[in-house]
Amino acid sequence: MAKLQLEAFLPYRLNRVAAAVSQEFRSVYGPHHDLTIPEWRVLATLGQFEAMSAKAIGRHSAMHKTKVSRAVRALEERRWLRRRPSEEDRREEVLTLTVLGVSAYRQIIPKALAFERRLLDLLGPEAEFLLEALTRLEMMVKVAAKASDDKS
Amino acid sequence: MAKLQLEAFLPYRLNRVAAAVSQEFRSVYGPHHDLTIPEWRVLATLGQFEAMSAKAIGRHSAMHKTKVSRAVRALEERRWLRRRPSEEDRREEVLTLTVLGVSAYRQIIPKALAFERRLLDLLGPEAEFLLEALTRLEMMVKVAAKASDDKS
DNA sequence: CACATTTGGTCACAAATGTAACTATCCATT
DNA sequence: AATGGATAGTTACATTTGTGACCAAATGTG
Repeated sequence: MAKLQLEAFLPYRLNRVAAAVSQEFRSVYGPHHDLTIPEWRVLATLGQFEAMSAKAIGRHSAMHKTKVSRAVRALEERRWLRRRPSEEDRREEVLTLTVLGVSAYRQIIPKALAFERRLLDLLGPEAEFLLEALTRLEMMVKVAAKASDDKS
Repeated sequence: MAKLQLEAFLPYRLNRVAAAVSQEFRSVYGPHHDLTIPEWRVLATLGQFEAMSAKAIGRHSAMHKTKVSRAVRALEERRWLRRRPSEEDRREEVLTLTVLGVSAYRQIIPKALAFERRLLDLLGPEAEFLLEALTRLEMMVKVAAKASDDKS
């Protein structure tokens, strides 16, 4: 009977690794700042792009819009970000980090980079292949799913 | 000011790719069988190992024990698996797939393998590096987190 | 200009997940 | 054998996440 080695199955492997990395990464910024993952993503996105709408954050970081909405509110209540109505389109709000938010961002970024550097160093030269492969993987998943679905 | 390119940041990349792959993979078995991810994992684990305790399934597939408990009950109600008390240890139950469960497993496995094969083919020879890197990554995450935590 | 349709964002509700407490059993020590 | 600590599994509860309805503003169409 045909069997599947689950522990060697790519989707399963990816999930395990991603969860483990996220989990450990959270232990880098979590204890000091008590941020959830969605909050961290909003912070990181705004830190990188300075001003952005909630919609754009969601698109860029692949988060559901309610998730973004909640993270934004949480950060706002913490006074880490501010919103102001957009001039061009009054449905949307322009989000920016406050001084407090920028300061938190500045504290976390070096830790995040150090964590990543450590991972990449431990991986060695293969790291480049990994990053390459992840990029290609993401681009082709949808194609692969459609194709194997057609065949069934 | 130091910035982080979120879209190039390893933990973030892993999450996006893993989510995308899981999502697309679900479209392979979901429409035909209406399984949740935890249910699929229990099914796949039992299909591979024939008989196993809930605890062992959780350990092997990295799922929380309540998640396993619920998936097991769902599959039991669907008559896809059966439980019987263990002889050696009466706290645990031995889980096995029923004929119905095996039949579903047999239907899904080829699709799963085809999906994976397609991904690996599209990746080409690099695929091996990816699998290698994932393995190493999983082994060393905890070390990397601890180390970068010490430094902070 | 009206009208329908789309879009950014929020909210109420439902589903999924984690946490902690609990039961029953096992095992070690006395 | 009796007691105390660990372990498998379930359940109740809290937290997180997704879904669908909704509002207000934008855009498109006649």
